[in-house]
Amino acid sequence: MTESAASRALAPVTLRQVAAHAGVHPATVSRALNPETQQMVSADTLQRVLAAAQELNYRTNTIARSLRTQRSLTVGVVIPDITNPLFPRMLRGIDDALERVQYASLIAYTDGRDERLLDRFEVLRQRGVDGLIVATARHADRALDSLEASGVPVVQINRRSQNRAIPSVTVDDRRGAQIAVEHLVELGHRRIAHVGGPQSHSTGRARAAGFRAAMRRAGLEVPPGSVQSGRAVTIEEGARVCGTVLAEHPDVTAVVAGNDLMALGCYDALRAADLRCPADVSVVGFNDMTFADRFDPPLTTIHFDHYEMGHAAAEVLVRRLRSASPVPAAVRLELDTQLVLRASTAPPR
Amino acid sequence: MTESAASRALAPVTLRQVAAHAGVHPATVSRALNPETQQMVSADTLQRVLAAAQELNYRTNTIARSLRTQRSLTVGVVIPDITNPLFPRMLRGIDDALERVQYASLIAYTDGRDERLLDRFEVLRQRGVDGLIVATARHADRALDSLEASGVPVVQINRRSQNRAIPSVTVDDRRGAQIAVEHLVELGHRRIAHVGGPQSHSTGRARAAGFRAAMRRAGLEVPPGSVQSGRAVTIEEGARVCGTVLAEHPDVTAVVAGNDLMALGCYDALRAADLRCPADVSVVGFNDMTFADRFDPPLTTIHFDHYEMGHAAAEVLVRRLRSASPVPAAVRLELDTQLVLRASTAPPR
DNA sequence: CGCCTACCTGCGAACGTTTGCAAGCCGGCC
DNA sequence: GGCCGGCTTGCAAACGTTCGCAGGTAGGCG
Repeated sequence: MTESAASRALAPVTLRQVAAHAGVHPATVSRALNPETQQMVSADTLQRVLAAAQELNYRTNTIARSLRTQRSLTVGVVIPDITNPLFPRMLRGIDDALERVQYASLIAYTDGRDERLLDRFEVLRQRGVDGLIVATARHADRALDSLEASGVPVVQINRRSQNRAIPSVTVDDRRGAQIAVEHLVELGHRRIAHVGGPQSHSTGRARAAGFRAAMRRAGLEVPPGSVQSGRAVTIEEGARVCGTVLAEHPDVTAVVAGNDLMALGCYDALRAADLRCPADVSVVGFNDMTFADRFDPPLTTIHFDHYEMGHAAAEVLVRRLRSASPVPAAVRLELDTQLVLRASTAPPR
Repeated sequence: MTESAASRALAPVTLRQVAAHAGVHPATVSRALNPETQQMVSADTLQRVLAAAQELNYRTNTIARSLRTQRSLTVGVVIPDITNPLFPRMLRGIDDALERVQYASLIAYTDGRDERLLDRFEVLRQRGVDGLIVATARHADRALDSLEASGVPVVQINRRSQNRAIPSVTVDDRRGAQIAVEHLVELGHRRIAHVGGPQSHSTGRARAAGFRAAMRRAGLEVPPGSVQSGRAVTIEEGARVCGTVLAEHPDVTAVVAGNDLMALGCYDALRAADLRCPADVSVVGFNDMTFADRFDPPLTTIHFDHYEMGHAAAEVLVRRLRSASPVPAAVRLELDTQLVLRASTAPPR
């Protein structure tokens, strides 16, 4: 072993070397190793090539292949912030789906700063991503439109813009919020508030709409100020908005939060107002994020399958990447939700 | 706009096109755009090239560059499971450090199944990663040794193997466990147990060692069976091991858990034994993972900076990748720990 | 026995960069 | 005025694949 081999990475085996070893042309090796073209080569040489490749421990150089084929088998995943416990499972679902078809993912973070999207997109594009999964959609998302216009296939996940041409995998937010309200109504609550997320997000909108619809259906009033929305889906905003709502409507006995993080903020606001949950005020979250069952009190929330959401989105994207047809019918998947009963809700006093 | 342009990604601008536009040779454009070689080209043509690149909105094709330079500016990150709330912040620290130097990361999951490491490594290698950050090290890790032997620079994070030649960024686990014990002793506890992680992990070992050392220093006994270790760092294993410990030593008034997940398991075991935390038994965790402050009770735990750990590991790796010297002195960074006082610890009855 | 076809393989260019080498040009110095 | 050296640029080969094209061989059929 030479010194350089010991200290530096030993050069990987190339197609050419396998070809020499098997006594054939590199192109033949390429064909033999690619399932798509394998039937072009005779059984005899196929064996020889396979044996040679095995013996030399050949691995195809993805970079060279990508350059030649103009496809990187890589997709970009744009999320606001991996710290939000919603995303790890989603990412895992994405990667598992991608792994099955030899794709990989490159993650980019926007930190909720939407202007970062186009910036991060540029570097993803430079790295040759074949498509994009975007979890940062806003209702009127010009950036998303321009992505789509640039010709890179996009799939939206969790949230979606009003541009119906862009496929999306979301949950039935409207229905989820309805279920939350129905649960509270069933417990006997009548003065219910909504501490919602930003109305620039499809989730914030749909959940607020669902809340209103369910209240109406239950014959309950929604006085002004009992439905408010935060500027972000964070604990802090949940606390702030919940505080305002409580100030304006001290008589509410239950609140439907925009998501679990905001529900935690509600916990804080209630504590600050010397109210107990669920004894004085019930709280319902949305998402059933990791550890929702461990909070104090354990959070009653609207559950959906984060992993499945990621998995489905990745599958939609891959299908889109592989289909020759330029414009497949835009898919808009909506995952089911279900109520998870824990200890943050109880009958009103 | 032609139909194909509308339906497919419009072909990105190439170096050649910029060259034509600026009236120079492609090589000159390459030199002008690369900071390393920029001083080779005259101020005059530099301006022309820059203008042309700007005008055409040129982006360098990373794949082509990688093929030519044999460096992908990509590193692999191998973690057991992104669902463990320890990792998101760590990943973020890694990516932020990488982003500053134009690197990107590719994530791989082992799910604690160590045999997956080499398998996933193969695909990372195929994708041309320049180096690896590995969070799955075991005490005697043959796989890790073989990675290092294959010539791909590796940095260990969070855990480390006994192979001192491989750089690592970990926490001072020993000291952390000591601090935990000291805190409990100060509260007045004397019968303290340790519900530890696997002894095949450096973290499990060092924390157990720190526990023993601190007990000895405090003049306290460590009867057999009061220090046990689980097969994995999970809630379930925490519950199981804590159950056994409690059965053998019903008189313990405090337990130091191997990490926060195991601490949650301890909560479960205590509840199952009709014991209250901290009234009957105090619990200290390790890691201060997300939401540790939200548990019931809020978890007293040993804190360290997950983000910083990722950041530091990425910097070590990048430095290693950029240095020409084949074997830089192996760095073994150890981050500081500190006690975060919450509500899971209290004086013994 | 000859021709056509089908099957297999080789050839070489191309994907978009980077980089060693050489050439051209200009200025300065003897 | 000639030569030398430095600065700037162009040339062309490479990085490791894939793929259109063509050629060669063998087999079948008339």
